[in-house]
Amino acid sequence: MNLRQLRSLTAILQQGSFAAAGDRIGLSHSAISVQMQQLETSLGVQLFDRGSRPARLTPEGARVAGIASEILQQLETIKQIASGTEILDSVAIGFIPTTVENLLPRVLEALREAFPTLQVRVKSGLSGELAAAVARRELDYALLTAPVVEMPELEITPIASEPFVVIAPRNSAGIESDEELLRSMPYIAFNRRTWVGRHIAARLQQRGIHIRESIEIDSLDAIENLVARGFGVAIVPRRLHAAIDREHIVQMPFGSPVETRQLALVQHVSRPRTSLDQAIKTIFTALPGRG
Amino acid sequence: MNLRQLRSLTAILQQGSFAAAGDRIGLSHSAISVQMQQLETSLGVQLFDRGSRPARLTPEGARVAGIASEILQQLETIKQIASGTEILDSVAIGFIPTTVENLLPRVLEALREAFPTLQVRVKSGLSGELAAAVARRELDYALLTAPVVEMPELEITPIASEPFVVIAPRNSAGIESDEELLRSMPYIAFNRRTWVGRHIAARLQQRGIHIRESIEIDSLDAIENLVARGFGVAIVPRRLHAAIDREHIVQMPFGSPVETRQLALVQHVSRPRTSLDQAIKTIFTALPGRG
DNA sequence: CATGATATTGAATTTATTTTGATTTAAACT
DNA sequence: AGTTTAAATCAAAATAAATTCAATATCATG
Repeated sequence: MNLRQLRSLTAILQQGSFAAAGDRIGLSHSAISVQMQQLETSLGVQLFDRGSRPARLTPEGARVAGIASEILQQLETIKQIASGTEILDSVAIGFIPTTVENLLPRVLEALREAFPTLQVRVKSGLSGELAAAVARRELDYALLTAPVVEMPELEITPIASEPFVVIAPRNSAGIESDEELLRSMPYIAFNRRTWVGRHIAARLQQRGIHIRESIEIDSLDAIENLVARGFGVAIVPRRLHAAIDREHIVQMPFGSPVETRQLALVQHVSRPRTSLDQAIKTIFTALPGRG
Repeated sequence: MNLRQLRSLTAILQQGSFAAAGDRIGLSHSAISVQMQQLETSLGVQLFDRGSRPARLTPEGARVAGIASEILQQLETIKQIASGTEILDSVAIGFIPTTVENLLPRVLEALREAFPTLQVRVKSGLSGELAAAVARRELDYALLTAPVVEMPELEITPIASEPFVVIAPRNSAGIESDEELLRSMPYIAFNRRTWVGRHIAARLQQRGIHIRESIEIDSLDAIENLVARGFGVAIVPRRLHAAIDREHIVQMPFGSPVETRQLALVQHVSRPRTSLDQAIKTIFTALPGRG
């Protein structure tokens, strides 16, 4: 498999025949034919249906051709980087799950306003995974909770600090201390594999609070829902732009001084400093303000 | 520029030196050296800083190397398609702007639940643009309003039908007909370049309703906001999963029978029928039900 | 400033790609 | 049907490219 073959393949996709593709990219018809045979043998799959006179792409062939043209587009990007005339037309951004529901739509909308043609790739995952993906350059940016493993190639911009709150059903109103509240009912835990889950568990242990654990879930929305229905108490970060169901839920700070989690934007140190980069940082740093 | 050069470049990125990269991919040190020189000449840019002994990537070099490794990943995808063991790890989905705020987060969340590692690319644009992108295979799916130009390569699945409603400030309550309501106040128009905007304008003209136009905006949220504050009346699609501000806004159907817009999911006919494809269709077709 | 690791250079060798021209096959036309 | 036209394939020769080898130059470290 090589680039010439892929170039020819996309030319065929666009022009409709081997001959026309050859004319377009300045090769003989047979060169194209040979290339496609080589490609087929190297991949071990039939790319064309030859029982038809302009040979037709098989479904596999069409898909391979589609990816081939994406590759050629990336090649163009490389050339643009080299010539310094780079046009940024896509970004890949990672979000931790707890931010997908509230923060992500705001970011997308703000980006669309500033760069209507921009294509955005979104990946959600735990902070550690996202940080690794940024380091590997699979993602351009990631919004995650701050205490990331030390990685010199990551640049970290703090975005917001979300306090942890103890939430309980309305009928528990009147209880004064967070500790008392936590002991008063079964405890609904957040997935311990996440930073938030571990952090909360550690603090509870440090403070010697033994909770009655009933369930462990990994969705903050689900937790708040259960609390609102009176199933128990929970500790959750008070998320930016997320409205809490004040009708059924009471909340109080967890700990004193109150525990918090830091939301931060990470990017690779070698990211280019373009207007897009500026805009993205502005959008993210403006997030807390709007709420 | 060719694939071997890109392969070597990413090996250097990962291994840290020409020599180590050569060892890793089974080439001599000098082959790597020559390749990188060729790459630099063909691109016309300095990829390495040679004034250092394991030669160091320049910022441009690092970015090119990053894209190179993406290309190699795509090559892997091609091989997987060929061998029939394809692992779908990313999809590109287009959304029209009016669905970004309400439908997109639901889709993302459902996708994450079903495929936690899936990477999603999101593009927003007008229906026509999105349809063209799907036809060009730049997008795998697009959620758009239905009357798309005829394209035989597009497969269209209806998702939902959103009725158009006339909305007005609460204090207009009591007016019986949509026409009367529209004449009673200044009219806030939706961007005429979009299908929705044109459709509404056409129907108004057909029915001989001459409205007092005050402003033209292209955000449905902004329009509803202005109406809630008493600036005028407007015609908008009643969007799936979007709550309307019933405290400040009254609504009534537009036209009789009521005008609607069709939301549809389009995909390329040659998309593979995988479990991911199934899941995506299920997620989209389930959207109306949940509201 | 010596030593070892690292990168470059040029000639020889090996490998790959393209062209040419003859041949086969499918589609279109009469 | 039979003929024409456009497409794709095949095999051999010609061309172009990539890799290795061995020698040389350069940096980094103690």
